[in-house]
Amino acid sequence: MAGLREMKKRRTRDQLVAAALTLIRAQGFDKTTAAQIAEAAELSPRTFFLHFATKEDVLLANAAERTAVGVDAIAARPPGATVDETLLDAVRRMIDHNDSTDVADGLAALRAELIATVPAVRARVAEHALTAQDELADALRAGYGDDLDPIEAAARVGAVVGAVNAAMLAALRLGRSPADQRDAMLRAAEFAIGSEGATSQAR
Amino acid sequence: MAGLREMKKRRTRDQLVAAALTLIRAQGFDKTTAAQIAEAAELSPRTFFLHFATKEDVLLANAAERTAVGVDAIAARPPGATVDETLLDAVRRMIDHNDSTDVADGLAALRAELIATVPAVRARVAEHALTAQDELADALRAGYGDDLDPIEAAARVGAVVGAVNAAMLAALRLGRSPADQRDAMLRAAEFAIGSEGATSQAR
DNA sequence: CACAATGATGCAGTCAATGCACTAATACAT
DNA sequence: ATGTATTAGTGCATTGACTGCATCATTGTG
Repeated sequence: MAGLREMKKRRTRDQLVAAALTLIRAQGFDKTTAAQIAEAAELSPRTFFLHFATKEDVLLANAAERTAVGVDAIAARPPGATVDETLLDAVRRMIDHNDSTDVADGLAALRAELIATVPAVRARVAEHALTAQDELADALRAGYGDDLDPIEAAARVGAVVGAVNAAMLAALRLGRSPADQRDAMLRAAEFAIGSEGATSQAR
Repeated sequence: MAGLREMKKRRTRDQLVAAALTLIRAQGFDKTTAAQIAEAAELSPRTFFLHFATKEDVLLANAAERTAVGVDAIAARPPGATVDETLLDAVRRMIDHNDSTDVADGLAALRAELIATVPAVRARVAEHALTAQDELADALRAGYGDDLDPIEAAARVGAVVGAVNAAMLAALRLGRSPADQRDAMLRAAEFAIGSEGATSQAR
């Protein structure tokens, strides 16, 4: 599993991320070219796009893993859990994961700033949110099967993710601290899901 | 207001959109270059980017106007309306606007297909949704002022927009008819806002 | 009728992103 | 151990999105 090959690949990827963050922080996103990042990481320009599909993706280095955390949480739900409980738990775990990775090393702060200032980053992050939504909705349907209409599953997940992201961006724009941002995200999740809970009980 | 200059500008813009849709339908999005679109519209390549910031933006030709419809609906809310009523009304008007413009001329169908197949389109549309959310949230705060926490306003709008968009994409992927897609979007909006209503009443 | 504002255009240039061919290191099977 | 298949990294060439700048022509204005 953890072969030497994969270790090295992971290492070069980490080098690219580290070099990218340093350069972007120093020069800004637009002024930093993919070639520069590769050069700073002592790698070929071509190699950058071997690891990241777009220049913006370097800011989503841990995003796939984070989505997997949510999907796994849904798959490993306790037997009697309702959809609401499962979804809230999954979102909480994703927020925790974000805290222990991106927030911890400052990636989250940089990304947040760029979301507000660079349209391309904003677009790529928003797109990723959509993809994550799809995966979460699929996981929900896999777990609850016929009890859950596909469109309803998508709408529920969309509401939660939309609320959490919007709260995060709003808190950011208001200059709130990372802790307050996190709090805003958690409250938004509970708020969005709480409402679904009411609907769910009405069935 | 409706000067000759603006008329002509609007006209060239419409030509670009028409040419783009024809070409994209025939060749696909990736195979169609901005230069080709301009040429088909009998305009200079440079002119394309005078009207659209990105190639994807041609698919969002009426998006700014649609957002304005929502913002205006919020601004023109009846005196006693609750936040929920106002928001639901705004979203309904936006869905109606989409029906009478993009759905009517087939733009919506093409866009929906491209969202599912072209990452760049997906990204740009998602980004636009974020921007629209910001404007709607600002309008809400302008109308309700101190009664509405900025983060809560953003979260509410994010939940509704997220739910509606997710429902639309899910309905699309399931091959539902435009009418069914519209129905799914309306139900998602009511669902997402209905939950907020519960929260609102609990205050 | 000047004069300011602005839409369309041409030109040159930057840079993201991709396809292809190639090397070298690693994994794997006999 | 040795041959063989993968695959990460690289170089090269190319396409095409997008921008800055300078210019021309048309329209709005006093």
